[in-house]
Amino acid sequence: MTHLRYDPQWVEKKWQAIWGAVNGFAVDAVLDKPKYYVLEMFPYPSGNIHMGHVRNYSIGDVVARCKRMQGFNVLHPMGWDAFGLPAENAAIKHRTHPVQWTYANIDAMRAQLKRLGYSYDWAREIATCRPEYYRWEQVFFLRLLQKGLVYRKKSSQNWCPSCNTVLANEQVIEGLCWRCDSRVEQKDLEQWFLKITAYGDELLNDLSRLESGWPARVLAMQRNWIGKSVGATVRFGLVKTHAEASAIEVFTTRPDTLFGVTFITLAPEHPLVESLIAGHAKADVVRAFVKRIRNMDRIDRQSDILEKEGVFTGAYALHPFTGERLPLWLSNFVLADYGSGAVMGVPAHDQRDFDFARKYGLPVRVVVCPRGEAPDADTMDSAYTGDGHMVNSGSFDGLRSEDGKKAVADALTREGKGAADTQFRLRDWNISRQRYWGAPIPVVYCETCGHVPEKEENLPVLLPLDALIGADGRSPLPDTPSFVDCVCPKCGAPARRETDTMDTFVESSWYFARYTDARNANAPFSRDALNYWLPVDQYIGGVEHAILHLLYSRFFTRVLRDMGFFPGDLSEPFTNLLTQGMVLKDGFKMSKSKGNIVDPTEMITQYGADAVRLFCLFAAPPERDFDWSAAGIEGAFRFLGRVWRLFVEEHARILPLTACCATEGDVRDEQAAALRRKEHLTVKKVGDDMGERFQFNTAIAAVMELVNAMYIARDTLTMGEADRRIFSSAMATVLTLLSPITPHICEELWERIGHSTRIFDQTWPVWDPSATTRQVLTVALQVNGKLRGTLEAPAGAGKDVLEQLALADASVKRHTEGLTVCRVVVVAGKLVNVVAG
RNA sequence: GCGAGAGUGGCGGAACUGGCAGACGCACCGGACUUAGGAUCCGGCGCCAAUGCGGCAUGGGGGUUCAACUCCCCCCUCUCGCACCA
Repeated sequence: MTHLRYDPQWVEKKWQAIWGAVNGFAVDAVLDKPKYYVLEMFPYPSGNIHMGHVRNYSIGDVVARCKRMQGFNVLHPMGWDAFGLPAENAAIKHRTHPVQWTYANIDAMRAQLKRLGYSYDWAREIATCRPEYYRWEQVFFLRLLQKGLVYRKKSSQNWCPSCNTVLANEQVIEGLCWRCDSRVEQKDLEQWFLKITAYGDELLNDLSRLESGWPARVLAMQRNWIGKSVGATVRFGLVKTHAEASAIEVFTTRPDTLFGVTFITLAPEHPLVESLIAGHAKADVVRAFVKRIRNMDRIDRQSDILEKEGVFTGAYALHPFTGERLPLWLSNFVLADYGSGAVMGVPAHDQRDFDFARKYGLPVRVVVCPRGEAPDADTMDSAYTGDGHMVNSGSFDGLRSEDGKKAVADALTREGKGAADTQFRLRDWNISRQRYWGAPIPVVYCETCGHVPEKEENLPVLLPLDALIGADGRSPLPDTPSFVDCVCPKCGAPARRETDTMDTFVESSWYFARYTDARNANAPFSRDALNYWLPVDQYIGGVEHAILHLLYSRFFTRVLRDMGFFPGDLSEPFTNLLTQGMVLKDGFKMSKSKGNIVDPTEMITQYGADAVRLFCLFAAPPERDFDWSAAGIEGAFRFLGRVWRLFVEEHARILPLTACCATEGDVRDEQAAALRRKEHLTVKKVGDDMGERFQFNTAIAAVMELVNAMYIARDTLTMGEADRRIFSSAMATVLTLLSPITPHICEELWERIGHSTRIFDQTWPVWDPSATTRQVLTVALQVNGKLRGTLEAPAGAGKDVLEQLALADASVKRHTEGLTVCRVVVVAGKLVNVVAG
């Protein structure tokens, strides 16, 4: 027999060739079995697979292979999130074209994935930069435009000076660009927006339906991001007559504190500022303040240590109920882009307002009392922000906060001075990017007709591949006449094509649906395929996408549903979400600058893909970070060698059996019974851990235990025909259970055992409870809850018998000496606790 | 500050519904086989005490219970996310 030593290079090359020759992991075309759609977040084709990818895809592959063996028709696809800025940067750096760089990277990374033996249906591979893909996105865009869910708006936008493009709010992390960490600037631009806020309520409310399948952390982050606040809008009439407005609006979550308002504060950017200060003696002071605050760095301005400061405008507003004059201030802690950009100052019941009032000597008025005692406005040293009952609030006195909120809002509505209202933190999604390497936005600009949608039959609007990116990194599209020059779809006059491209997050918002029918040339997907495959049963990826990608995908799913592309009952794209932890090295995230990168390819070359996969899954539970260690991968490799050796050394006695096929009749002695018992218990544990709980580390540990038991059994069994059946069954079980994790070695040994089928096509073994029962059980003996010994007792022994045996035990006797036994707790088959005092 | 999660041997981690804490692996120590071993196999391995008995241990403190890593209350530490959102 060849290859007595475990040589992963040889084994893996052999099996990858076999799988590759026939697209060995194609999905069953007949859609009659129950389906299971497992998806890993597709990679950006940067050129290299890193260890984080390996962990992500290894988890997905185990789930895919395991579910397939358990009888599901499994969809397990892979593709490339191929548009994006790195391609442009690389093109400039290497004097190539993004399209060449991208496709070369895809080829390289696909080869790396194939070396890892993942069971993807490669016939469904997609790359979002292909016209066959993005043309459907352009169709969606036009339909969204029709529905009024896309619109153009000029406003202050996040601008990354390094990427030369705008960014969505979600893409600004602590004031920095999500990609390149440059400081984000503000720039007034007219851009295309997707109306994600129209789905704010639904996106928020439906999170509760994901509670059983998504990590609480991700749900919390999404809730936080959407940021719904319920309260009321209040209109304060302006004292002076101003040309632009007669009232100023504020939003509050605490209408019950309306009578505690002692001032109004506006953001420096508030549009009414100039008209409010017109004619005011100190108008210049106010203008200087506005200028200073507006020029502050965005990060500094949002810093939590920033001192609250403000300036009085000289103008007053009127309280809607009392008619009291309230001074109008500007301050640096009011955000222009939330609510109406103005807040009512209630110092007694809001800490910021309190700090502000104390600093500038503004009055403090208590209007909500915690049970019984009223805080003293003069001596209180912080705001009382809790609930209570209303005081000093006219006819509302005595109402509890909850009722007060509603009563005040109702009164505002009655008197036309406001209404109950809801605010979201979520902003509409700016999808315009001033970049080249993205999907063109299918709109043209006509002098007479304005912005006109391209006709659907003219799609795709192709991204020109002959455009060259200049050294300055700016998009070449505006300077590419073949792209820009076109005719107006409406009037036929010469027109200019939109040169902004779409945010690449648009592509990743619907790719999971394209996989269901990836080669469809007539439609983005067929209804039958969607009905069968969606939603994704298990989605796996990094937590860094908790807001951006997952929120956009949830939004897109609803939009496509409401436009009739998706089934009407489909709202959530991903039923279950697993966010895997990071792979660290020496306690830190792997990075070029730290120089602590472990290259998967090197590890595969040294230990084989099976060992790399095994270690990634064994080192820690999937959600947790784990530290890559040289010793750890050695250990994984050693275990596979141990399995290999067990097979090779016992080869002559191993029969071509399948898992769990030895029977009760094959059991000759206790050694054989023990091995068979271990085998079936392992099948039970691995099935639960791998298929239900996704605890691969404990599943692997269980298989290791079975292998250890087999090493003992081969010396204790007499290895007659019956024993061989027991032993061979256990061997088949080891290989079958391990095959989703380390498929190459398992296929090889399966074949060497004498099977002509693939282990990939084996059905998951079924454990037999009767094989796991024991005649004699070990029972723990406790005295007052402390372990004092163990006892071998017949399995059927009753409580009385166990109690008698326990009390007769020498160790128990010793520890109860001089004490009175007052109670004996017996847990059948497990433990006896003698309570004595 | 708000939200989520974590805290168990030298290390990664087990213990799923309260029932023998430390499975499995790494590291380490000892032995076997060897010209050799960084291969392989066997054994040991929480801490204190040690001949045995035993005592102490799951971040700290309380509580419930016959029994607590697990449930309840208080506190500490760490990680991640959000953060002047009115």
